[in-house]
Amino acid sequence: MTTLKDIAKKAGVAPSTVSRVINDSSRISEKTKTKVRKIMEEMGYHPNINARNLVKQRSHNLGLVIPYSTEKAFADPFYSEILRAIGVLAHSKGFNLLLLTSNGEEEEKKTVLNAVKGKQIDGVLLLRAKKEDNLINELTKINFPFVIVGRPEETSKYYWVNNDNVKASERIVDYLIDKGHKKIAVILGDDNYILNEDRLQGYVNSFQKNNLKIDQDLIVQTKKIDHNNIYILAQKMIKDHPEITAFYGMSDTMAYTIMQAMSDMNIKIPEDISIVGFNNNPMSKIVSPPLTTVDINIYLLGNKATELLIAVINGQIEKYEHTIVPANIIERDSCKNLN
Amino acid sequence: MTTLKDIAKKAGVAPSTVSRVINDSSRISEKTKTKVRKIMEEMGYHPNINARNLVKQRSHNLGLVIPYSTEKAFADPFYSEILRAIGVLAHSKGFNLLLLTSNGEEEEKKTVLNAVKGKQIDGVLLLRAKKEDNLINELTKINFPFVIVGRPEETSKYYWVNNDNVKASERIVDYLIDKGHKKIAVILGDDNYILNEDRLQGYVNSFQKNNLKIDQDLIVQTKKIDHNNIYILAQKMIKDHPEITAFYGMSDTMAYTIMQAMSDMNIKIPEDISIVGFNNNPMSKIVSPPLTTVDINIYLLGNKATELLIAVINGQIEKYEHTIVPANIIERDSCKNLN
DNA sequence: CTGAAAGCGCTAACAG
DNA sequence: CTGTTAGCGCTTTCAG
Repeated sequence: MTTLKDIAKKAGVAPSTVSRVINDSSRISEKTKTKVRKIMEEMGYHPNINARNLVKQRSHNLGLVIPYSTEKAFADPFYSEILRAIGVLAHSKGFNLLLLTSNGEEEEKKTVLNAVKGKQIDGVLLLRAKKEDNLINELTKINFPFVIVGRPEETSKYYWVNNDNVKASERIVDYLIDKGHKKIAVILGDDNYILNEDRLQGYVNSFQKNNLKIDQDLIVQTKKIDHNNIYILAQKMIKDHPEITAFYGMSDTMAYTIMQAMSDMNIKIPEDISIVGFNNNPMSKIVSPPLTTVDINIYLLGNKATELLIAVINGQIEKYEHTIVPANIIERDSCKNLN
Repeated sequence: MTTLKDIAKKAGVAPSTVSRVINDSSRISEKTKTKVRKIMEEMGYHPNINARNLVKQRSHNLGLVIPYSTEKAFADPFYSEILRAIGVLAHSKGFNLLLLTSNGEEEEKKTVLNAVKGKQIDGVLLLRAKKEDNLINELTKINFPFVIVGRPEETSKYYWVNNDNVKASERIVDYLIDKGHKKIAVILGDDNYILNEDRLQGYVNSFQKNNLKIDQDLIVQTKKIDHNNIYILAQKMIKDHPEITAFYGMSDTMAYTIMQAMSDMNIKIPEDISIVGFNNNPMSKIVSPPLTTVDINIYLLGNKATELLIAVINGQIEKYEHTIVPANIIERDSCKNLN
């Protein structure tokens, strides 16, 4: 393994000079630079990043925290898409991504704090926003840069980037109501995730604004958002409440499952029942019928979050900031006009 | 920042002792261990990983090389799923994942070699197998551990894990032929990727075995595998060759696009045309009609690859090895029996 | 079972 | 514009 010292020796200069060449210091003559660079090239030199990180106390890595039921997490195209956005931006700014996986709350905290205190990462991107998040408390305590993708409970205490879930949700429900739907079933995930709370809020807002009565029986919240459970749930709901004219799924993947559950009961979409989703997965334009949904601009979300994090790391931001990424309704063919 | 020395001082022991406690050396008395551990806990100590890596010359990170058109890469659920598998196994063995993103061949090489020679990663997982791969040449030259997910051109010179693409492809074509199909159109991606070559080979094998004539016009290879291009291509093929009775898409996502292209021309699946895919994406059971495809066991693929890589890193493997992960046909409702 | 000391490869004053 | 030197925080001989 050839080191900086070897280069220095071969070039007949001091180690510090080589170091300066590596960092392209302006205080080194072009002549020495080219000479040293040539030798580095010849000897196939690459700086040892651990050594550099050790002294600089900076790693140029971003830690990525993905919900710990990785099992489920990656099943949703949301994560692929946001990873892509994050990857592209991080890379353009000279950062690599360290995926911090885990199998539970405690372990997640441990993994992340190890990387943080071990100076393996310069900042953390939290791809989820939940209540009573121990991790963000710890991170805050030690004043470590992190950005939440989603809305934290206390909105003024953190850096975060989010969709306007409440308003977007309100608008998609408005859309259904405009089409004459009054009995709209909604299936939500774990209410410990703020996203579900916000989207439900939008639903409620829309109903109130339109002077419609909310039927609590049509609002179902479940921690188990896997295919099978949602499938059963959807079928049970329609059986128990044949008055339902539309389903609102908290995500497109959930909507697909609902679609299948209906089809299998010979309930036609959109003739017999209307369905809307949320997220605008790439697949949603391909399923049949193509799904009306909310485009939450995942790419922009990841992009902005990463940009913000890097700015925070570089100390370019003074006070807590957040960005709301716009969402818009994508109208396709999964809803019927009842009017 | 509290360091190992601080702990040593507070505990009244030598730094080396603390280090041994951290690494749970058997040569330290339980008594000192508990004493030191207690103090570490109290002071919120976490070892500096860069320092450790520097002296150990080992990082416990695996480098993940994803095809550089990240743009496309992440669009395919294949990557989510394999990332999940890799994440789970890596984590269980105490490794983290460093995502190495880039925007082109040269840059990819640079990024990876920097991480490698910079001792930031202990091994590399290549999530693609292509011909004339400069990167694997470099890695081989410096004898750095890496595992290819896919089949390299020279099968006996590397560690790799793959599906039996040739045979699986042959079987899915057999399946179509058994159902009476003789004019089977196939759309393939870039022939620089060995996977496409192998799957085409399977197609050819099946035709030959069944004494059927191969019509070159029905085999289309394209570097542009985005939705729009495939859509246009599929429609053009069926227009030019109305004798086609089945489409074989090189991946499920491609098959979805073909399905849509057909639907939009009012060609019914499977009544008018049969379609098969490859990969068995989670979505394939939900699209309509549910897609007949080949399950390539992505999870196992990622799992085995990671396991192999870690074994190689740990020097537990002596000579080049490879694993073939089995694939099996998932029969659903996208094919018609012509007999 | 524990301690002393050298050093991993790099950067950053400080000096010149 | 360049060199000298002292660490960054840890592990690892080698002694004892």
